[in-house]
Amino acid sequence: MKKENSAPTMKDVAREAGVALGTVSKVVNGLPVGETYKARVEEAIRKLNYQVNSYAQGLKASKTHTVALLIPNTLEPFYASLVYHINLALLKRKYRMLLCSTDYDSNLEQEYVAMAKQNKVDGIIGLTYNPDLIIDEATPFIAIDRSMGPKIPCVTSDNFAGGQLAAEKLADFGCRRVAFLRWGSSLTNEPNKRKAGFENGCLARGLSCEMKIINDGEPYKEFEDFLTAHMKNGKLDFDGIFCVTDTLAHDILKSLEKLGQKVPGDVQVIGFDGTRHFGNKAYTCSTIVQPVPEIAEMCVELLTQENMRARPPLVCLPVSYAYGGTTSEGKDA
Amino acid sequence: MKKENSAPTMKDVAREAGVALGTVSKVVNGLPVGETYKARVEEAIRKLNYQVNSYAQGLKASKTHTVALLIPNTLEPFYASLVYHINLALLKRKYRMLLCSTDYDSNLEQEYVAMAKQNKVDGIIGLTYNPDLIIDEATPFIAIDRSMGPKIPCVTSDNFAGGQLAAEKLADFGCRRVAFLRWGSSLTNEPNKRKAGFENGCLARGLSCEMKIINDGEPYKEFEDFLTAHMKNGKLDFDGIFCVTDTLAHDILKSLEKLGQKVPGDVQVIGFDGTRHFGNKAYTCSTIVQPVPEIAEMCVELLTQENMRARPPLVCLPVSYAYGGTTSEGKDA
DNA sequence: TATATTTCATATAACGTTTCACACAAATTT
DNA sequence: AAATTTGTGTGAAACGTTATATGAAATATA
Repeated sequence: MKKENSAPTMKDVAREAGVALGTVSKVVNGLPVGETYKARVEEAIRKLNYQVNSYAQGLKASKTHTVALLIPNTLEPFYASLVYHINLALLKRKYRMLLCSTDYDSNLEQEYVAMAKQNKVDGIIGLTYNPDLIIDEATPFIAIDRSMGPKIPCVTSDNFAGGQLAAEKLADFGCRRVAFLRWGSSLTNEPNKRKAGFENGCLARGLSCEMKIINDGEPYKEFEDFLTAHMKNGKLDFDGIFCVTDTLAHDILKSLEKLGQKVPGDVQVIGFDGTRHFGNKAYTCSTIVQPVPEIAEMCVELLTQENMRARPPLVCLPVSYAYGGTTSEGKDA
Repeated sequence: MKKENSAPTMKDVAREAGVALGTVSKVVNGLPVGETYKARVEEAIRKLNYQVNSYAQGLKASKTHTVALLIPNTLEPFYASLVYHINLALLKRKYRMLLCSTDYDSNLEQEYVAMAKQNKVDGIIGLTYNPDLIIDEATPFIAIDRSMGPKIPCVTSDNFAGGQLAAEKLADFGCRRVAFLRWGSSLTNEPNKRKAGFENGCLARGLSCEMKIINDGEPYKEFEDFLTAHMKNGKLDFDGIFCVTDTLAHDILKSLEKLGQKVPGDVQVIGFDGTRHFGNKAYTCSTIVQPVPEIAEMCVELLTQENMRARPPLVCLPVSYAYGGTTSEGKDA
């Protein structure tokens, strides 16, 4: 007699269907089984409402159908969006997600990697900042926005092209003297290429361009001081600003308002990310849009695909420009 | 000889320390073990860098140290914030989080509950919308913002008090004719009490108050039409608006701008949630702040506490008011 | 001193899967 | 018609834990 309260096991299904344990396992895992047997087992599964115990499965087999996602937090819109779309992509493949919010903490990142290994996750997707992160070869790892060696695929937007695009758009919309604003990162990650792309674009279109990179201090204040220093007779030195992220762009917009600068009349602003924060509403600033759904899909696909051998070391996905009210859209200067 | 690539097991530790398997288990689980033995085992654990296999653990024991979080998405700031703080609270207790993004889909919610059960999670925290959600008694469940019966604790902000507070603040800041805006929800959940609280507050302070509740259609457009209908000679009928969420408040602010209304000069706006979207920057609208860290902590505490017996059916946590530029802060009207 | 009690490490049996050698029957070959 | 191959369901072993019964010391009781 079966205990009342416990979930049915394969053994129960086998008894109900009058077949062997191994046969049930095969049916559950989609391995070849004779038609009659298969039908009997499936009937029994339905009748008992059987579900595999993933812990037993994880113990015996190597597959746990679980992926760990390492991400600094879920608050920043870009990260939140990644979490959302990666979750979706995993769901589609019946994978589960173990969320590891790292808060940019190197130790925590490393701990989570250990934990992921201990938990025998099938793989890890990580947007990490620990330059010395040790990942054991056994657990597949997909990096986002950071190249971690030839064996570890990195999925990212085409940041260089994004920078170029921003320069081109500003040029198209009549800017002549532009600035690039970003906060520092000692880490050599992919998003850093936005600067090079922007420089390249400015050069190609003959824009004069000033770079301002904050490494420490209060970024918000530092940038405001920078802008203030570039005011001449109540007018800003620049007619276009490219911000490394939308988050920064929103800060800058506030500073510009304080300084009495009209956007996009006096100065145009382009951000980067294109994550809409409030429902599916319009963009709140003109921006270079990262293809987050595609990035998510690619990460999950690389992690779950059959052939893990020949994985590309770097996957760059195309970005696009979106209007969000802070550019003048072709009204010539 | 041990296989090169596989992680050390308890058996390895036992051999290394020269003790029995069960002894290692006791040390790992903090059960009483003689001092000398304990020291030997701990030394071996360190030497081999042993970590328990949580799948074996989950199979045998009932504790999996994993909690499932059911939440509509990770994009809405309030949800993103909940995910973040619940993750933190779980981390503190060395629990893991299985993230289940439901997209308001009733079937998906039910599926995730089944999956959580199958995965033997220690408990579920759920902000769900399926009115018929079936949760089996065996898996502890903590509901956020929705009362699901006496046996299931519900953690929420004091929504009624929040509504009252909004009314009081608007009254304090000189408003006389105010409106409450919200979209419909057939579900009787806790946030619905914001309306009653606001009505109550308006009554107490003698504010005339109009309720506008959208049930279907495009909310953004519906509300704009509502506001437009209340324009008289280029002036809005109201001098104060309470929006059921900050997200809505931001929409309304845009509509007001379109209608040429100055905020907070012509009309003051208060939202609800108080989740800062961009880093830790200032609030972007005046709002009633939900104590998200405390809500998260309470959910996790209720789920992980020793004594699961006498759990409160409803926990209401206090809200507060925060200035965000869309109210006139005591400059009397 | 002999017996009863306590203490505590040990060994063994689950937990619910997957895997794999095995057996048995049917189909094919010689 | 006998021998071989092929196909396919079976049942036991193993995965790494935890829990429980066991038994050997050590201590207390008579």
